[in-house]
Formats: sequence, structure tokens, C-alpha cells
Amino acid sequence: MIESERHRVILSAVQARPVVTVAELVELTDASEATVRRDIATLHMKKKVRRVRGGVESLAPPQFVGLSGRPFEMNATRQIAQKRAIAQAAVELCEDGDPIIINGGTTTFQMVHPLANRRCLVFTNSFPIAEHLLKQSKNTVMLSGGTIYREQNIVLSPFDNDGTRNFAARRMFLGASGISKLGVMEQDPLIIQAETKLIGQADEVVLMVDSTKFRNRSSLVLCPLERIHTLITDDGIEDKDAAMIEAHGLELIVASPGKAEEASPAAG
Amino acid sequence: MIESERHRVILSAVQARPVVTVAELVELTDASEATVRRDIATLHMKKKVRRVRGGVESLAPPQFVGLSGRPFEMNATRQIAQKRAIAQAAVELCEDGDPIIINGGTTTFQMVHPLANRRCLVFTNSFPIAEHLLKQSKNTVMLSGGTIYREQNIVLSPFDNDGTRNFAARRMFLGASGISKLGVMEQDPLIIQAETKLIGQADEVVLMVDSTKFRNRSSLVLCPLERIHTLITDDGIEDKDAAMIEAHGLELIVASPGKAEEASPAAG
DNA sequence: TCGTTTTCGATCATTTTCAATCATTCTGCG
DNA sequence: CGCAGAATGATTGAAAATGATCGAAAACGA
Repeated sequence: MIESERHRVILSAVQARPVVTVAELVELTDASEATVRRDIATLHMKKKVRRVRGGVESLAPPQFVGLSGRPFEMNATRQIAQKRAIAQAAVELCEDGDPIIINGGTTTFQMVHPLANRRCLVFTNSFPIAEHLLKQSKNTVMLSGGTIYREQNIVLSPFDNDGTRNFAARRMFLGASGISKLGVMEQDPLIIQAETKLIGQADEVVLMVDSTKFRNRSSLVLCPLERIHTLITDDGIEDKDAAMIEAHGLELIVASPGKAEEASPAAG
Repeated sequence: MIESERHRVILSAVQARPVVTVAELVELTDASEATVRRDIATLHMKKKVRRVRGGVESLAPPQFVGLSGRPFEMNATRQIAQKRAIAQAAVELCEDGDPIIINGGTTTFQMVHPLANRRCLVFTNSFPIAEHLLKQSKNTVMLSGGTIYREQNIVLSPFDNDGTRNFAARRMFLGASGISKLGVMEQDPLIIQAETKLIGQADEVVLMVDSTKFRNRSSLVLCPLERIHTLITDDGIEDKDAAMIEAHGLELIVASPGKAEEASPAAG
């Protein structure tokens, strides 16, 4: 990755989140720590970001919170390391050229960073995801039509003809507010409606939930577990939950925060 | 591959994505590294692209990349004062609660400012307009579905079911790249396609063109003048053009840049 | 307070990228 | 056919960027 490309990634990262660590940028840019530090120094000179000990922070804070206000921002920072690892694992399932659906959500939003260098065909109902991918990546972006709901940060149409039916994806990625043997659970009826529209348009459905979601209960069941093909979570998952998932025939991927793409044998 | 051919490839490559490396261009053009470098140097001289170490990057990324740091680089657009005045007059036609359609364009984009404290129901195919209204106003925003075209800044679907047909507006606002007695003219086929979809969904069509557009000729005719109900332009319009407009039965509104805010003329 | 851990800056070897040069190929023309 | 001029490709040394290492400084915990 060349210098100007890394600079874009860094700017993109600090726009999504107020502060980003050097280690995170090393993962995102696949460059060395020294190079990332030099990049940060350069961007700091150019007054594009503020350099702080341990990483960078954005000069003008809120960007993507602008839509609805705090909920997005606060949820986004909870379990952030886990969500980033999960999102990284999710993107690793994708290859350039793949048509994929990304449903709106704080976990799925984290996919925009590893997607920065990909060239996928992304269909989403999330305005922030579309905005970010549009401005910070080379992916082709498609957006569903309809009213933009500020609180949920999604675009949703009451009609069936919002473009969804014309998109056939290889995978659909979605988050959830809770999961149990009863199925995938959400809190907001609007989210349910949006997800229901999309869930039939992909060959394979990938559910992305951090391990705390196994302890969450919500009132609305989106679909039974059997409808999901792959579940990605973090290494905080308990054995009984893992067993339950595999008992339902789902492929389980456990992503460890901190070592997003590790494969070192006998590291010593 | 001949020189001009390679130049086109390079330009379209940086069009498609923000930054392209020399190695990638060698693959694309099937030329040697030395030749690609010479091409890049030439295009850099001609100010068509920016040369960076390792490759090339697009000249005007800030316009799309720069998030809400500044509203947009729309300030750089020509005839900005005229466009503002026209947009102001356009918004004065609207009342709170009105369902309106705003087609993408630099003139129509200026409507976002006077719309800031309105509460209309806005349907648009422009990503920047939707973004701005979402973040800076309390209007309800609806977006058409489809692929987001970066160059034109619009969302367009190849299908008919992009949500457009379900919206019935009181007025549709659109710009144009040229106007004459032959009709309303555009340059980009994609824009024609997008406007054609929308133009039938409103009771009244309002065309917003600054007076320089009467001297522009383009190859594509969107529709005859009779299809337009109201035309808003600035006070630079010549008498013969004004006469021509009224001869075709259009209501003509002339907005003066100097007194955009104070005026509530003609109405009382 | 002290010791530990993390982060940072500087240095240096290695790799990558660049510009200049020269040989080769292509093209038009007599 | 041969030649001139331009474009292209290959080579090479210089310049820049990168990554690893190491000691210093800062934050942290006890």
C-alpha cells in the first residue's frame, strides 16, 4: 500500500471513531509501526488529524453521529475491539468482485475499514455505511431506496419495490441485539422489517454478534438459527453457547481481538 | 497501446478509485514502467491528475472525500451567487409539509441551505443533498434506491422499481446544463435517465437554471419546454430569452442575487 | 517511591521508487 | 530500401520510503 493510500485509510478511520490507536492502524494499513507513526506525523503537520500519545484523534469530532445523535456513537464504542475483530473476520470471507449485502448496525459498520482496499459490490440499507464506503473505498456501492430513518440510521421503504429484489448477493452480513436457541433477536420493529427484506437475497447469511449478545434477550425474533449459515463472534463466547450454535448446524468463527490475522506457527 | 489510449485508461482508473499505483497501471496499459511514469508526468503537467509517490491520485478527491468539514466544495461552483438566489426563490415556493422532489445538481444543491429550517417531505436521487438535509435539517428525507454513481453524485437504478413510482410530489425541482426553445438539455445520459424517472411524479415541474445556461448547448434533450411549468433564473437573463420562455407558457421567476433574503416580491 | 510496560524517536540496513541514459522499435517519408 | 524522429523499453545509480532495532521518555501499577 502506498503512502497516499495509507493516509486515506487513516483519515477514514479517525472519521468513523474519535480516536484510533497505532496498533489498529498497523492492522488496517498492513504497514509497520514506524511507517504508521511517520504517516501520523505527516498528517499532523498537514493539520489533518491531531496526534496524541498512542494514536490519532480527529480534529473536528462528530461525523457519523450527525444522523441521529448519540446512540450510534455510544453503541459503536461498546465492545469496539471485539466488533473490529469480528468485522475483520467477516471481510476475510469476501473476495474482490463478490456481491455482498451489509445490513445496517454498529458491528457491521466496522466492516468499512477492512473493506477500504477491496473492490466488492456492496448493497446496504445503512446510510453511514454507504457514505463511508463511497468516500473512503473503491467498492461499488448500492443503496436501498426509501425513507431515511435517523434514529436507526437505515433506509427503509414501506413498499416491496425498493431495489432489494433485484440484488442477488453471495453473502449477507447482519448484526443482532441478541441471540439464543430461539433464534436471532432484535428490539426495533423497523430493523426487523429491514432485515427481513434483505435476508432472502443472499446465498449465505452471516451473523455477526459479539459474545455479550448471548446474554441479551429481546422481544422480537427475526428468524430461527437455522436460517443462519455462519456465525462470527469473539473469543468471549462460552462453551455452552458455542455448543448450542454448532448443534444447530451453523459454522462458527471465533475472532480474537488483538490478533486479527494471525497465522504464526510456533511463534515461540 | 497508443499514448492517448493509455492516458484515457489512466484517467478512468483514477476516476474509478481515488489512488492507483504504477504497478497497477502497468498491468492495465500493458506498457512498461518507464512509459507509465512518463504518462503520469504528462498528465500531471496538464493538471489532469496528481502525481504521488508510488502512483497517481485523483485531483479533486476532497470534494467527495471531505466529510462534513465544510458543507461541500460547492462553493467552488460557478455562478454561486446566482444559484443561491435561484435556490432561495425555489424554496419559497414550498410550504411545510409539502412533498417535493429535488433532482441532483449543483443548482438544486443550493436549496439545502434555505431548506434548513423547513419541514418538508423531500425525495431526492442525490446523495449529497440527502446527506446534507439529514445532518443539517429536520426535513423528512427519502432516497431513491440503486447504485451510487460517484462522478454524478446520484443514486440510480437500472430497474423501474426504485421507489420513485410510489412518491407523488407537489413539485419537482431540477437543474439543467442548457436550455433553448428545443427544450431542456443535459450532457450526461445517466442524468437524463435519472431525471426522466422523476419528472412524471410531480404535479408541477420547476426548472432552475442560471442565465448563462441559455447560451449553453448540449447534445441530449431531456424534454420540451412545455413539460416545464415554472422556470427560475437570475436577473442576467436577456429579454429575448424571457420572451421565449413566456411564449411557451412557462411561469418565469427572476431571482436577484443581491436581495435573495429580503424579498417576498410579487406575492403580495 | 520503584520497577514494569508501553510508546516514542533516532538510527541503519533493506527495499522500493524515481529520473536519467541509452538501445531498440515503430512510423512516416523520400 | 534507408533514414530521421519519435516513442518505447531496459538499465542503472540516486533518492526516498520502509521496517527493524534499540535506548529514552512517558504512563502505569504496586
